[in-house]
Amino acid sequence: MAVTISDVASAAGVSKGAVSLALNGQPGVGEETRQRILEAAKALGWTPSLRARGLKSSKSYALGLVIARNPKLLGSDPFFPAFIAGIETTLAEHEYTLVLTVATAPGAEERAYRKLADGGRVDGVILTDVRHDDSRIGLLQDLKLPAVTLNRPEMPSPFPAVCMDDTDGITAAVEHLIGLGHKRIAHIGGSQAYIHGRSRRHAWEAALTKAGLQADLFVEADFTAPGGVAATEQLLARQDPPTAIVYANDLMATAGQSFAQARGLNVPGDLSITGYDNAEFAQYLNPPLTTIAADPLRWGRAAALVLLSQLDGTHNGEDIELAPPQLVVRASTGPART
Amino acid sequence: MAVTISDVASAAGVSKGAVSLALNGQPGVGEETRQRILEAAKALGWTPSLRARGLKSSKSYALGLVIARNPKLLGSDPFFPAFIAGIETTLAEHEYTLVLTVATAPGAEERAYRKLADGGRVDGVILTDVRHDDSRIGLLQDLKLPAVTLNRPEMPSPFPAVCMDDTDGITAAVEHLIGLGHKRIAHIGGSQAYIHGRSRRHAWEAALTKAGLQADLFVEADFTAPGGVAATEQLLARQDPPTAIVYANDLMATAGQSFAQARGLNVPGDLSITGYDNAEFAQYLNPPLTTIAADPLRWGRAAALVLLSQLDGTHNGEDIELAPPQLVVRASTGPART
DNA sequence: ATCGGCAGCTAAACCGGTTTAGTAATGGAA
DNA sequence: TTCCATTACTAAACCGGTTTAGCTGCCGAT
Repeated sequence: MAVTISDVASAAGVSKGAVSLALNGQPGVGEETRQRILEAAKALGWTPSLRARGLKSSKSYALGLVIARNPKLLGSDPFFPAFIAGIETTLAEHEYTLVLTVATAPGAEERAYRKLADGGRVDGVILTDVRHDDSRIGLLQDLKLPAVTLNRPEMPSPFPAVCMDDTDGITAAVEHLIGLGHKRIAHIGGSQAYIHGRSRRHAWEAALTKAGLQADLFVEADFTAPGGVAATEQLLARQDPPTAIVYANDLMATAGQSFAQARGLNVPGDLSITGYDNAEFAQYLNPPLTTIAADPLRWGRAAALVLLSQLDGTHNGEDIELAPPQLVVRASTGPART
Repeated sequence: MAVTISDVASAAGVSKGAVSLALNGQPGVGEETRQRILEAAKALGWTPSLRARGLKSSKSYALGLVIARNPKLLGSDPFFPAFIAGIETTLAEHEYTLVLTVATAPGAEERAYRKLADGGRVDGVILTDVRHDDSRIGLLQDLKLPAVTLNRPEMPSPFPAVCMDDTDGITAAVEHLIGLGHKRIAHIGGSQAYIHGRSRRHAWEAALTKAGLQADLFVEADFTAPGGVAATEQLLARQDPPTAIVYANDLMATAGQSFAQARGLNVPGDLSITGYDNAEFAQYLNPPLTTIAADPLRWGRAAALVLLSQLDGTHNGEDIELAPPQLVVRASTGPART
């Protein structure tokens, strides 16, 4: 970046101001001069420094994303890569980049948001994995950092939300199982600290209640494979074990299915299983996993778009509602044993 | 960021320069004054603007990572999340952040690097998935963007490399299979455009040759699940099908294993299978997958460290060699059928 | 008594852009 | 012919830091 606006200015025989006007398509320079300036800029290979531009405009031209997850778990989560790719499809068309932070240690999350806010590293952040009583929304207000949340928090939040309702998918899964004759349908949920952990549980409960079945087979797990195994073991040890289990994600479902098979159970003969996420590997299991396919790419794209429009003041303040995830029926679900 | 250095200066009754000196621990201010300034800064909640600081120092305090992969595939790849988490563990201790770009469309990759270089958005980049005749290393030299590569490119490269040799792991896998009595050991490789696709193939070849076996059962695939299925089908259709297949990653191994089982083959009774990556789901397959465990977290940490030391001029120019990946034996490999 | 040197601080230049105020030239209307 | 408006441009201020040059007051050495 040795070449600056002054170099271009003197090369074109004009002042710095004229170069700036020409570059940004502002009126104030003649068409002929504008062309001469643009050619000089091209010849010198000049691109304006974002730092200098941002200094004047108080913008950083970057969005932030903080992921607070165990890296080991993250590696099997199909959500974030696709979500991030979605963000990128939006940013590719806007002079913005994404600053990503992975916060593993406890307390690292808040530090991460502060780090992004402090020097003005980002102009806004996208909040994923919203929790029940999420301290981040207060924090971000303190830091005066604009944000978008994935789904609407249960607490009051000044930030627009981009929503994808997971209720429908879980409802469809439960109804699918009921249609197959299952009466004892369990749910192994993710952490209930997350609002998506809760909403999936509530959807499962509601669907069972609506069908006149009891919603008593719930175990809270943590979205990890070992957690899924432990929860599955706990359910299968009951006197009245379930004939079907609705898992809150594919990783737990995979681990649970494997565990049940190792116990000598046939899937789906003895136990039907559903997941959530439609991970790439899910269709290559034995049997292939019935699961719920969200569209994280679209979610990321929409979230970035809303945040950007929020930043330039063109957002109308309303939440966005995206098309809900769909049930994908494969071979891990079958008729209930009679 | 309404509060600036001038506010702090007037609050402490000193000049801007004194505040700067005090903040950065430079000599030139008395101890008493320094304390007064720091207190004023704390009271006002002032943190210096990175933009302004960077304008003077010509630094952005950010590193870049461009991932050129299909998002769908990315979602099942355990490498990048852990690798990124590793980068973060280093950056957390150094006033740097990570700018991530996912380039999906062809041609988007070069645009991504240009976008990072142009406005001076990052001070350096980490190059992953190095290819055989990688155009990026020339590009980065043109852009004058410092870099670190993962493993040493086959072509001349001015950038330091952080290496993790995948040879040992593959060799160990092949020797493990030979020890189990296998004679016909195939390899389903990733794209040979990648140097890690090539090195894995060469390691497989070398191990077989060393044992006096023929290395004729190779199929090039693309690291994807459908690709793994197609390659597996091709191998199993041969007149002399393999009794063991060494896959270049877990996703292809998973898909291949599932395909073989659907064909009625017993794993490992009829066919032994090994993967690469040690994805979280790999141990929850049926049977659990024998695979090769790398340490992407450590790799990311080391890569970021080398790049940072390169940026501040303290790097000695030598490549770093990390501990090689290890074979993890599980139940997808067993004695050869006789 | 005078001078040199140093500690402690301020003023101002500087980084590379954007933006505002101001100037010169041109054209049209009165 | 005079005056005003408009166009095309320049000079300079500005963003918020860092850094250099310079100033002041005090000390010890000559």
